[in-house]
Parts: sequence; structure tokens; C-alpha cells
Amino acid sequence: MSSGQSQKPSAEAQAHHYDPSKYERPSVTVDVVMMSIRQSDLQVLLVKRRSWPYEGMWAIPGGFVRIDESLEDAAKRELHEETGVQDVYLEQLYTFGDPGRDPRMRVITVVYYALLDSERLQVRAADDASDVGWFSMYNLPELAFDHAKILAYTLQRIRGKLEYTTIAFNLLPEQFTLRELQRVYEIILHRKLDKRNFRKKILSTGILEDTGAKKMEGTHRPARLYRFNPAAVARQ
Amino acid sequence: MSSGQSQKPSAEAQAHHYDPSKYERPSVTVDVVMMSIRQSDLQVLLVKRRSWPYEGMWAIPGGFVRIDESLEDAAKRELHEETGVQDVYLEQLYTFGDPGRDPRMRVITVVYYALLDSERLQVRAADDASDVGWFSMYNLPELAFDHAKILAYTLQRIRGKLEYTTIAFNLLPEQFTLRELQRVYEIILHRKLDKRNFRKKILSTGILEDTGAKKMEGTHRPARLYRFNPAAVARQ
DNA sequence: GCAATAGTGTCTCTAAGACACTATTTA
DNA sequence: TAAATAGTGTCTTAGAGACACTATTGC
Repeated sequence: MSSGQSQKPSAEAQAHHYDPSKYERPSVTVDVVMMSIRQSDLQVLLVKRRSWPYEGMWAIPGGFVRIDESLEDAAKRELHEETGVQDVYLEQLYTFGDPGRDPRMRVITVVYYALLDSERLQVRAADDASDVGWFSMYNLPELAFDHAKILAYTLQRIRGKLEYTTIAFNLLPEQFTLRELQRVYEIILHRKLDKRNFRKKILSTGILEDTGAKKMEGTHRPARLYRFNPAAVARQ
Repeated sequence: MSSGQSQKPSAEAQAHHYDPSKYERPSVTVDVVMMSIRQSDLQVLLVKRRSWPYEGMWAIPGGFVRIDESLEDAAKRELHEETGVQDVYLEQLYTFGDPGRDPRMRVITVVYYALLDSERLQVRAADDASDVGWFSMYNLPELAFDHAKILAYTLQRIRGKLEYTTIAFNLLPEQFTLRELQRVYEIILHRKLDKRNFRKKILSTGILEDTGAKKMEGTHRPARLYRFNPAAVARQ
């Protein structure tokens, strides 16, 4: 049970009168892996540590879960504080809680990841004053705690989800071309995809809606702009 | 970051001298969804609550995470206490932490699930004295807390994993017939599978090894006994 | 030889992947 | 008309699923 009392017969006596306040409790934090497509690359937002332990190293942003907020609310708050954006795709990744992962005390961290449309981020581009920065998921700096492991696991997860979900759309603005969508897939999967097969597959699912508009850019044929059609996903 | 200190510039002053002991902390428990194939059914081990809240209702077994044990160790301990078995397939499912999910206090629970070979369980069959019982995942009693939601999510997860992993083997003894393996798939997916297609697909993966032995049982042709070959999985 | 379960092969259909040319725009 | 990117179709192959009969055992 997920409760304050154990129900095992073997431990019944203590369990029944268990007072959790008597026991030392771990701290619970929420860390948020915020990713976006920037400079044709999959990048993650990291913060630089200013004190022991791991002073000067980069870390995934996070903080304590407040006593009256849900885990997801804590993650949303963290996300908003760091990037200023709201209404973002957010998903729980995994909970890491090995004793000793933080030398100061026992910390259990529930990790979420967020996929951000870079266009909505540009507002806070000046944020890069000092100790917050975007890094390529393929070329990370030295990371504090077990954060290298967490980012490796995140990448694995979003690659898996890319195949059978619509998470890629969260990295693009509302309207986008098929080529832009293909680039998102290529960047995350880290390999080239065949243009004809990609378009055939995506369009055959029916999850895209032609907006009728075209993206004029440069001295070449303009591309159609599509829009994600959530209704089509539900229909499947 | 997954640590005791926030690194946001905005909160730097407090963050730098943050003392987590000043704040009210949530409790952290580990709940374990223990499942096994029993009576041609997918069953789950539940414990009956003896006190408020949800008195008399059934719940997923669980307990507090000790300050010096990992989450997985806590889950293993819980599993061993309830079933007496060790070396079991165990995987983290999800972390549930909405405020109010336990009316007594803020409890964040990291849920694991375990798939047990029913043959190894028979030793403790007499355990069903009073407040521990096996229930069909398809016909659950009224459950305490948010445990109905947790079990629904568990079923969804193992169905997904069945397709692209080898978790099914954890529900069978070391040697088993193809018919027995097919029954495991049918019970979890909750639909009939075609015998020829099932055998073709499983055997084509090469993850099974013919033991040479046969299972004689009843008045009919005996079936070949196979063994799971983990080496073949790695090779894939 | 009867009852009961084990074990086997073919055909169809769909989806994935390899692969190269035409269309449209601006300068 | 040149440069640059958008957009399109066919063939092959692999895997999924529908489908029915023969093989082996104990009694």
C-alpha cells in the first residue's frame, strides 16, 4: 500500500502504531530535463553549481517538492521559473533514489522531461547571463551527481517514444513543414531518414492537417505548412 | 539538479543557505505490485487494511523507504517479506504523489511491479490465513487510496512490454512448453492467439532453447520443454 | 481406435525501406 | 536559366494474421 502504515501480518504490531515522524525521512526533489531543438541540435538546459558538492559542474535544474503541490505541479513550476514558458509537454521519466547519490543527505528525485518549442523560448534568450546554459545532448559537459545517467536515460526514452507517439510535435511551432518535422526526427534518432518514406509514413497516419499556407523562404519552391491534428490521434 | 540546493540565480540567496530540515517533508513509500499466473489468471497480491483510512479495503503492499536503502532494495525487501521469494523480476512503474492521495499525510509512493513464477510461490500457500490474498487483475475488490489507478496503469505497462521484451518468461518456471508460454501471453493480453502464428513468431526470434526433455502429462502427446536463452536476447 | 493435446505450412496483405526524377520559386 | 529546395511512385522484402490437418501418447 502506498500509505503510512504497513499491513504485513509479520510486522503488524509495529505497523499498526507506526509513527513516521519518528523516522529519518529522505528529501524529495523534482528535476526537469528541458529539451529543445536549437541550432539543428537537441539541446538541454543546465544550471551551473556554485557550491559543494560538484561545485562548478553543470546540473539538471530542480528543487524541493512543496508539501502541498503535486509532483507534476512542482515540475511545471521549475520549468516556468527556468524558461518562462507554460503549457508545455511534460512527462515523468523515472525516480532516482540511491543512497549516496547526493553526499549531503538522502535525496530521492522524481525526474520529468519537457519538450519545448524553441520559438516560444526566444523571449528569454538573454537569460544566458552566467550560470544557465543550453548544451547539446550529444556533447555534454561534466555533470554533477548522477545526472549523466539521467540524461542518457532521457534520450533513450524519447527515442523510443518518438516511434509510437506524437511527442515530436511539441518541439515545433503550431505550423511547420514536413522537412522541419523530418529534421526533428533525424536529430533525435541521430540518423538520416529517407525523405519519401518519411513523408509517406507521416501523411498516411492522417495526424497532419494541411493549413493551406506555404512557407516562403529563400530562392526556391515554398513548402506547405502543416498543423498537428490531435483529433486524428484520438480516432486511431 | 537533484540535490538539496537550488541553483537558480533568482533564488540564489536562499538557495545557497538552504536548510531542508526546516521544511515539512513528504513521506516516501515503495509499493510493490506482485503478480503471478494462478488458476489460468493474472493475479495480484493484496493486503487488507485494518484501520483508518480505507479500513477493510484491499491495498497494494508497501512500506517506508529506509534512510539507507535504495528504492529497489526497499521493493525487494517488501517482496521478500510478502512472498518469501528472492531474485525476482522487478521494475519501477511510476511515482504517484498527489497531495491528498493519503488523508493522513503527504505520501509519495514509488511503485514497482514484480512478475513471479507461481511454482516458486507454492511454499507459502498457507499464507492466506487472513489479510493477504491473491486477486484477479480482471476482477479486483474495492481498493484503498489511488490503488485502482495504479493497477490499471500496471496492466497497461506490462501489456506494452510483453510485445517487445522477454518479461513473460518471468512468470514461468525454468522449463516450460510453448503452450504454457502462449497461455501467459493470452492471459495478459486478454485475448486468444493463433497457435501456429504464436509458435512461428517466438521460435523465429531464437530466444528459446529446446531442452530435449518432454512434458508427459495426461493421456495425450507430450510437449517439448523449452528454456529461455538470455544469450540470444543480447545477440539481437 | 478413441480422446486429448502437440505440432506443422501456405497464402494474403500490409508496412518498411531502397531508390531518382520533376515542380516551383527567386534572382 | 540557374540555384535551391519541395514534392512524388514503384519495387522488393519481411512480418503479421487467417486458416486445417497430421502426429503422438495413454487408456
